[in-house]
Amino acid sequence: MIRVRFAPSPTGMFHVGGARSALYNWALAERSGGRFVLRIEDTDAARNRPEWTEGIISALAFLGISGDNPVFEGPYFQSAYEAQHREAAAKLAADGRAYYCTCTRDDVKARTGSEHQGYDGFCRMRGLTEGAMRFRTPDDGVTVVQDLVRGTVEFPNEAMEDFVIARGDGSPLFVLANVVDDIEMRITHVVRAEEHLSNTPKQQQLWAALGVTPPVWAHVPVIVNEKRQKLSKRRDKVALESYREEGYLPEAMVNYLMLLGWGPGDDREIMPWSEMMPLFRLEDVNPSPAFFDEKKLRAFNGEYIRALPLPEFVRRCQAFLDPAWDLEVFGRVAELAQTRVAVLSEVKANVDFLFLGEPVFDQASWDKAMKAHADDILAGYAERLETVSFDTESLKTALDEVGAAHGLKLGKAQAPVRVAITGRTVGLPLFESIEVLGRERALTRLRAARERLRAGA
RNA sequence: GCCCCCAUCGUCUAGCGGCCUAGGACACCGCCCUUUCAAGGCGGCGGCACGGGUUCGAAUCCCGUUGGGGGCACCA
Repeated sequence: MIRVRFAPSPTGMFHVGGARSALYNWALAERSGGRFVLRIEDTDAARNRPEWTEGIISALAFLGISGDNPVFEGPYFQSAYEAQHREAAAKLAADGRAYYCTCTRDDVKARTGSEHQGYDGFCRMRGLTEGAMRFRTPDDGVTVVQDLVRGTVEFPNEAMEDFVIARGDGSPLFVLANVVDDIEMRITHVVRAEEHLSNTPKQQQLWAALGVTPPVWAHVPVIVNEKRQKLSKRRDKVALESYREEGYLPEAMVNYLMLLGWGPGDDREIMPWSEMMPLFRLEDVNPSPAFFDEKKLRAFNGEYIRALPLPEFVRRCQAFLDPAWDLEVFGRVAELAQTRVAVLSEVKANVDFLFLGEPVFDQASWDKAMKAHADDILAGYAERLETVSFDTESLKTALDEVGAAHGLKLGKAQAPVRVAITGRTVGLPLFESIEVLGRERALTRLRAARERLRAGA
């Protein structure tokens, strides 16, 4: 049975790069009837915070990765396995595969004359019984890593220093803990980002030294920014949570992320998880870095939003609207908003005029629309609004006639009315909006706009 | 400095020796539809980094160059 793992450390907001790695692991586990193990690598007490762990779990759940599916196993916490890590270190030392070392960085630097040399093996034969523990690496030959994405990768052992696996106080380091946990959890495939490729020969040596056949490796490309650098939480917008807050749908997020480095093979891109998952193969993952293109994500999100059944769209908008607003009223224009937004957070500005005492006036819109015949149009239309039958067609005809009286086509005539009613030059279809607003409120707004105009706003 | 990875339109990709005068998607530009804006329809722009091989034939295989990127902690 294939057992994969996703092993994030809770040191910050959950990252879209992590999300994609998680998804690839999830797809592999689910399609093969295997298991997806979530392991929180919380052994760096100084940088860990409990809310980051919460964030990881809720972000994964947002993507559909949770204990609701029997494929999911965990979460396990690395800190709970320290005894095993220490035991492994002790075994390596007992087997002569590791030794104690008391050299400081400066000692090494002084001896080798370079800070790029790496450790020189000074303590190998000293038979020390305390200090940091170093793994004894081979001096020649190569370590061959078989990688499902990259093929055969060879690392000269000469370039691999005797690396530290446990601190002076005996506490294990990541490189050891990670391997011991993977062995403990019977992981068969390690699927992670390319940034770990350089660590892989060391880990493979550890697996072998611990007497276990190494797993199948697969290093997926990193996700980069527009400058083609690895996405960084310091300079790039990488938190999955921020996309969630903007109103990106999980379906769109999952779909887009899966396509960053992988494709189903045909010309289809918009594809639900249920169809994508069985098609996913690590062998098909593109080895080159992919740019995270929010424009394309937006396009995908728009597609998914438009594909939502109306009641579902309304339900999902709820979290992005003012809780005081009447959902019933929103429901009457929801369909019109649905084709006009790419992310859910944009819905609010499209419909707020229905719920506010007076619209939020956008100054640029006002300046643009309230020119030439604006007052005439507002006055004329207000007069018609007193008596016109309050349906879309009649409302439209009335404005068309008022506009014609001043030599304006409907496209021009609607502008001042739109701004008076909604505060903006762009928005939902005008006559439907007026219809839902109601006669009295519409009239009030036209009058208010005329006064504002007179006041020279 | 050392080790490693990568290289098809601006971007994400299809292509895994002949089906390629290189296909799709996003973006961009035009046209149509149209009460604004979207959505939708139609069309357009645009690419195999470079140089050597191998082969009857290379985007596809090999080598090199160049250019990007990742990693080199008693962090994870």
